[in-house]
Amino acid sequence: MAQGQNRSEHTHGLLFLTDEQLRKGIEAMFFAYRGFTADPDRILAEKSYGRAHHRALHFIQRSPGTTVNNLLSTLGVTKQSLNRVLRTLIDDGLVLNAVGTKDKRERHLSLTDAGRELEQALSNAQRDRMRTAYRQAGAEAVYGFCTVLEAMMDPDLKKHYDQLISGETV
Amino acid sequence: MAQGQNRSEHTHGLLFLTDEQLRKGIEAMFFAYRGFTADPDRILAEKSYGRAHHRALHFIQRSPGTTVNNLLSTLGVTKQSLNRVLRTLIDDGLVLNAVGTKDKRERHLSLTDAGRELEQALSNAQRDRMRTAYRQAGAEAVYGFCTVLEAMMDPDLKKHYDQLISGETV
DNA sequence: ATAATATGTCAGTGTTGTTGACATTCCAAG
DNA sequence: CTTGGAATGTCAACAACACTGACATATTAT
Repeated sequence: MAQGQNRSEHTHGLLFLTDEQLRKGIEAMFFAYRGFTADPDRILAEKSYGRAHHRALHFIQRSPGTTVNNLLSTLGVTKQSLNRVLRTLIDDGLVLNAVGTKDKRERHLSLTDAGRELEQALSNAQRDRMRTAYRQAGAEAVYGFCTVLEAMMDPDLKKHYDQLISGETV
Repeated sequence: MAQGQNRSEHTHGLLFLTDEQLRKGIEAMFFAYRGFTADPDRILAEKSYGRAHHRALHFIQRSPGTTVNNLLSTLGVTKQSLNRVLRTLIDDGLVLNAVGTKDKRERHLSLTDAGRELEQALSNAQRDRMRTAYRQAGAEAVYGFCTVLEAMMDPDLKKHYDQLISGETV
């Protein structure tokens, strides 16, 4: 076999990619995402919540005081779908729903102590796996990992991502 | 602020990772996975199929002649769930269901021409995005990407992944 | 013969997404 | 001040896709 035929390499500045290499990445995404959600899923199952609840808790924790509309566009679901989830979280005392001070139509969402507690438990489980994977792979791999993921996002979703990330190291 | 406080670095051979760095990875996974499935989802919606159909087509294409049991453990769903999907694919003439030659209890699954056609359309859409992301990120990033994803998988799922990947460059 | 395996199927349930319709509340423009 | 539109909440119906449990049927292994 010819050298480099099955390897990534630069040809005229362009990465040479076989279908098999791309398939490998596709399958890696599939299997890795399962691992990515496995640990929180176990905790959620105990409390009879689902992934949708986790996502809501996560992004409310991330942007306390965010509005429903904002959360809707971040999560990319319909308001009816989100409302069902928020309803249970509010009724269960995990999320606070405060009428806006400036614009009283808006509702500002935040976590209660109980909400923070559950969110922490879920996040810790997910971060533990992430940390292990990162350490196993090394710093350079982590950098590449994030770079490819960012390049894979839809531009609209990337805006939300950038917005969340930008507030980090202020 | 102290130098390197917010950066990945090696400390006594261990990667130093802040919660924010880990959160960034978690959010990157979330948003990237949405992009990852967006293109096939559009094609599937036209034919009133779902992601479950895509996954079945993908892994049957990947391992032609595979058995139902094998596919079940790869996908990690119940046989009832898989059966619903396979039933429609077989009835629609996309998948063949052949009685085993050695063991007649087994059913060997493969794609028909029509099945291959749809699987190709789905794969092409997904690979196009993957290829663009890979080229944008560069070869080193791609290597890191795969390394982290592999480290994130559950050991049981990783076996399936390794098995699929190993047959690639034979 | 009997047990185990591989598959298929029926019925019921739950989560999470969708559309469509409609009410309420509030801001802003005329 | 009225009217239009925006933000939110809620009701109902529906679909995809996962689950459990139970049961039937072939086939193979013991």
